[in-house]
Amino acid sequence: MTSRRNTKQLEAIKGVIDGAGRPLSIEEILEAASRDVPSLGLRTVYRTIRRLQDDGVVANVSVPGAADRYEPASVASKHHHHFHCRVCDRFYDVEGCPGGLSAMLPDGFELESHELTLSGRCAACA
Amino acid sequence: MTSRRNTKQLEAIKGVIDGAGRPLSIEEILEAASRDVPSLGLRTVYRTIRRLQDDGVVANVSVPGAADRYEPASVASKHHHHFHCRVCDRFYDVEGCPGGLSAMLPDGFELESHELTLSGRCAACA
DNA sequence: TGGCTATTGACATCCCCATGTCAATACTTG
DNA sequence: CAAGTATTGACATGGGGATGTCAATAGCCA
Repeated sequence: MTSRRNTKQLEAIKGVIDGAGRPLSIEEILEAASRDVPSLGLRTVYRTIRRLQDDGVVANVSVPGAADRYEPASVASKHHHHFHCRVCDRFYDVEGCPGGLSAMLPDGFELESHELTLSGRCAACA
Repeated sequence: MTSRRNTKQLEAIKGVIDGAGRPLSIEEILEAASRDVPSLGLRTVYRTIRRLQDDGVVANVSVPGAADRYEPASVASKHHHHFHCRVCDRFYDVEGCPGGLSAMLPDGFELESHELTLSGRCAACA
């Protein structure tokens, strides 16, 4: 049987995602986790993220015109949306949801999900 | 002085975008405009779209996890959102907008714009 | 109509993001 | 501790979308 080993890299990456409080890009994860494991390589970040996704621990956030971001599955499971800062290019979680969206649909269309991305400048950049 | 020439390709592409009633991908534009101009090449579609964007005639619709779509600037200027059919991969315009989004923002964040993408199955695919 | 030149389109190239490869390394269990 | 194997990371490769190139073509104007 195959088993999962507990490596510094895995711990560092999980820790970064859990502690970020906002969805991170692959590059952001690499940068932050490199503080714990300086030798960390980009390839390992991709592989580990994929593994965490398969294990249902991490979820991807797909955003318009940019590479995916990643956040803990526990956060993703609570319906929410995101804010994109045009200055620092970071994504943030925002709570709440307008709702009542199915009223916007033409006849015969079936709504399964929706994505809302707010854009502007974050508190640090404003 | 340089000037713009009026070619069949340009007319065909403009006609397709204006007549579509929904945002089109580059491939969709190529396919539809090829009926008017069978020799049409992908390179020309890219170039023409770029030109129409620069002229303010066409606007791009950036969507999560997919290549941009394009719609007439006159349509884009009327605030609206889009629906993505997971089956046929087409995008549709939807009217209306939830509004009240700035209430969702954390303190200090400045909202400049927002994008809402509904997903599901369109009438033809449901 | 003829000539000038913008436009076209086949082809190659670039870019970004992501994944395949594989020898070296470092968990884990006996 | 020692052996077995999952993991790592430098490197190369893949793939989709978009752009550069340039000879051939086709608008436009005199």
